[in-house]
Amino acid sequence: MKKLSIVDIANHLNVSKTTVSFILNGRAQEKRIGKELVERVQKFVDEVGYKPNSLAKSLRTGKSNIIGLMVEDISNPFFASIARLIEDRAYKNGYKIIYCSTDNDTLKTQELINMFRDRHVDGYIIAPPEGIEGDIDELLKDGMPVVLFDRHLPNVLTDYVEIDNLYSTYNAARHLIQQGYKNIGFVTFSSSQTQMTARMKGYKDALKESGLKPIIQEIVFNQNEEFIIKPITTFLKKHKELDAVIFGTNHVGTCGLKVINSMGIKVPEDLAVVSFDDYDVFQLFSPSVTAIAQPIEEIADKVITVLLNKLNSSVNGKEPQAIVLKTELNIRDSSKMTANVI
Amino acid sequence: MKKLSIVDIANHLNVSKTTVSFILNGRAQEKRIGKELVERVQKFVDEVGYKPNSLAKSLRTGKSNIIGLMVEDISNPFFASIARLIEDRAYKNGYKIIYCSTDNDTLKTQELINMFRDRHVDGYIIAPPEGIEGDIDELLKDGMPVVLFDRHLPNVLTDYVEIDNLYSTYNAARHLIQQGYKNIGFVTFSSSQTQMTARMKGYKDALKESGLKPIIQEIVFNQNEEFIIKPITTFLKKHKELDAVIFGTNHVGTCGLKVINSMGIKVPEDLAVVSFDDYDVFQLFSPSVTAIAQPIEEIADKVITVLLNKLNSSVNGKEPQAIVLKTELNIRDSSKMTANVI
DNA sequence: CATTAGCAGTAAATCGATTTAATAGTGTTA
DNA sequence: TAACACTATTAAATCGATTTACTGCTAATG
Repeated sequence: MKKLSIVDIANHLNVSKTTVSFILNGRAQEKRIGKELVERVQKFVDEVGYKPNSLAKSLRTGKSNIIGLMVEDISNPFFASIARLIEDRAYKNGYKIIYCSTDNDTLKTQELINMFRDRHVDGYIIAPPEGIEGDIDELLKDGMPVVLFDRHLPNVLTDYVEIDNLYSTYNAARHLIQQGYKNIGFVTFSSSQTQMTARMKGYKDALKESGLKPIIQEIVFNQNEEFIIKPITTFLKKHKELDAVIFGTNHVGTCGLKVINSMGIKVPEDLAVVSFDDYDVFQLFSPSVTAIAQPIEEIADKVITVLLNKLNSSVNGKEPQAIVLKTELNIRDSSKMTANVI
Repeated sequence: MKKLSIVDIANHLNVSKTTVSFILNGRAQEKRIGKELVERVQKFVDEVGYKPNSLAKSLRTGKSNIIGLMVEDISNPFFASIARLIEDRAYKNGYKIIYCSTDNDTLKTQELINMFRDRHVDGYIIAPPEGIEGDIDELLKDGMPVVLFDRHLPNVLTDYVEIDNLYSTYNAARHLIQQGYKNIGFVTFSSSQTQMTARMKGYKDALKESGLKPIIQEIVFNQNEEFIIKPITTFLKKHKELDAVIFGTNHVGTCGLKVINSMGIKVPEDLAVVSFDDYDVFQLFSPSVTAIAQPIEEIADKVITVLLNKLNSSVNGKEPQAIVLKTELNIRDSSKMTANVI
């Protein structure tokens, strides 16, 4: 038995498909359709489990009930967790997610945006790479709801959700300084994205404030871990004076720990470590990696809330919101850990 | 300027939309349409960047160029990595992915399958929960291409890709036995899914072979880590005789390490640890967690290859393939690690 | 010379919904 | 009693493509 269409339903009940459509879309009262007819149709529809073809529906209405989610890399635990939470919320509100990874690649992202457009997604959630301003502006000009997250684009006027990056690294550096560390390094991806420049500034500000000299290593963004591990190795070998290091992203942090491990460096005796993002790796790395924890649930929550609001209110005029969330510095030091025996 | 439709193109060039459609679908020769007309149309289409509305196309052709991917949990690093790789391959072949997490929940999965059907996805990639056999059988009956992975359903006749689970744990246990460990535990999710029962059997077989007594802890599947950490804690406290433990999944493994950490147990002196799946956490946990590495690229590769084949060959009669891949036991012992100083 | 074949293309049907504009019947009002 | 409003429903247009089935036209064949 093939799928039933609205025509089949209409024929079987000897009414017009218009009537069926009105009833199914809850416009029976407004269109003053008889109460018993409504019931009769409703009953039959339930009975045969008819579901309108969503493609046809989308074609006619222009709405797809799909949200496009573009992250940097879906296999990165930060983005994977966010995606998972957004997915849940979206499904609960009748939306589906199509996601993709941009690799921070402008060209790839452009193609993906076109693909999403082509698919008529209703809204966009994007962790934007650099150079994508124009394409997003066009989306906005065409009235598409767009929410950025993890970073924003200074010249693009749309809602975004991010964390207080500057304070996060500032605070982390301050913490290290208070602990008495003098030679604090910062290893991060080389990038002019807002979140990265802010993290950099936070670090620099803290060091300047205490009259310490910044020791910085910037790494070209690359998915391939080798290209991250190598420069970190060189950096750590070159700067023997380092007694602490802050990693600017979870990926750099993970690679950094691999280097630290293979060089046999002791944490935190030889080198104190703070990384961005707090997840299993940092929690388990014994004895101690202090981590800057992003409020993942809250980020996902705000992102989807803002987007759903935009989708539901046809009014387009509201001032774009900039939501900035706080991070937490999860301090783990060895004294605590080792005291924790059975 | 709004989007152009095929009618606009046709009008502008004073040809019929049929002609345009034929040309755009590469059927110009077959339909013997004049060479210069073809060029004229092609040129204009390129010029204005016209792209056919994929919804309308899907509605007419019944193909959506979308693949539905159902994993257990997209935020699990194993599934996230697989998803990432599948995504890449799919996009390269002109397919998009809609993904979702099943949470191993039969009801949720049923709903999701319905949603995918409704969206007219062309093919399904599923890590199936228990109890979903009927729904998948129906998909198959309706001629939908379905590829299972990570596990299979014994009574469902369709292609699947998985690893040699039995041998994986057998081999891991053998390795521990050869190292001289006598009291080897196995901690895993309680499940009758094929991959889990096989892992269990591999462990038991190896122990039986050497006349050792199995020490097993099964945990009810739960996303919430607390419900995993608690029983592991109890288990480890109860079985002081344990000198080694194998964790049956990466999630259990990660939680296990958290317990081990907070109990102050030394690895591998007090307790040798082997976990399923090899990723950052296990590589970095110092000094040493031996891990069973799944060939992630190969799994993704096979899955998508099999599915694309099914999508491209209208022939439906082929015998379903069962692809079983080998894992690798990545042995890490402390002697190696500590020798590795600068 | 009627018929067939080949050419170059198109009009119209179709996919399955939503939505606009219309209709037929009844009651009410000026 | 003509005009109007109200009720309950529907025919037809529409979204934007693909695909089937045709149309003239010329040239060739028997």
